[in-house]
Amino acid sequence: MKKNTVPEPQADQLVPVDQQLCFALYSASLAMTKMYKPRLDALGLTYPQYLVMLSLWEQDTQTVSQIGERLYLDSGTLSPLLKRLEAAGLIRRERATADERRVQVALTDAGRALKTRALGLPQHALRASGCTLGELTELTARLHALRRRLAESPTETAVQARAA
Amino acid sequence: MKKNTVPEPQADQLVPVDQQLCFALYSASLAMTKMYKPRLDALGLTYPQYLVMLSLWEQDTQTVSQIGERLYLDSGTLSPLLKRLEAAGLIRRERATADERRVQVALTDAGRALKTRALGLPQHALRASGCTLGELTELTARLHALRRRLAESPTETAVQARAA
DNA sequence: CACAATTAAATTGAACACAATATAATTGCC
DNA sequence: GGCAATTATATTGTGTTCAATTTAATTGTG
Repeated sequence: MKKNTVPEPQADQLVPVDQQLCFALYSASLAMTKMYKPRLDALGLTYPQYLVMLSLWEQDTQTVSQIGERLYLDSGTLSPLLKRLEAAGLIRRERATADERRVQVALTDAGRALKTRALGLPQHALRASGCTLGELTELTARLHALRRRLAESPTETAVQARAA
Repeated sequence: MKKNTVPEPQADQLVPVDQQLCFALYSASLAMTKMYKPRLDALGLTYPQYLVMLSLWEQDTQTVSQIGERLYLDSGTLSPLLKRLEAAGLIRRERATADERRVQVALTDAGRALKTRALGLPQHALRASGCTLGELTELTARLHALRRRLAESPTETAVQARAA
């Protein structure tokens, strides 16, 4: 039969966009953010800001780099985002006294208080995903594994450097 | 044993960010885009621009809406992006004569020629993903199914409208 | 101890995403 | 045919992302 067999992608044939993993990932990620939006609007957070708050609710007082390592985001993204969270009164930013290059990010009372209102979001997401808990857990693990392998993929410059 | 059992998310307990599907999806999607970047740089394309070109290589001459429906993007994203592709000489944009509200997007010779240089990307992505072809196909299908369910999830305003 | 190399954040500039709004063309309905 | 509703695209404003650069502080080495 071999009905739904997908051919190995060749360098001489176009793979339809909706058969490409990158696009499925990209569009699913955007759809997820849109699904969250009305609930996050009610909390006054954007989706990346929500991730930062999640990280701080798990562990209060982290440096910008620590948040970045956990969320895979760099200072170019985090610096302006953290300023907005500070302007919203949810966090405080303070230069560390021991090493003044570091900026310690800590929750304010309002930031801690917001946690309560955010606790229902994962359950809502589970329902919206239409997955069982087991499917969701397995998909999450697979996506983390994929992210790790993609991040380890040699860059163009690394390839060129090795050739030189 | 029940070693790796994940508890149903409760409304009174924090779910760690790295156990949440939304974050796995978000970070994997960003990692995928970063993995593509050096190769797309060589073609002079950004990742969303690449998606538009893929769509046009599959079917030349589409309206802005048709591209948007295929890629799940709206005119706010596509209008400026298409202008950049036009400025790069890869596409032409022309108002349809039959219905002047519509804008027909068509490949130029340069746009068609670029296809050849992009054909190797899916194979490269397959290798970088570290998946077998079967795993990649299944993950792609699951992500499309997830996107569909998330997009069907009732919005906050729809919930409010129904209550009224 | 001087000072080059490294590290941590912030800044800059380009390009998305997307909600909300605006503009212009077309359709439906009397 | 007139005109309100709809449709297609563009524009605006806010907030990411990220590469590249900058600034400031710290570390390592002679």
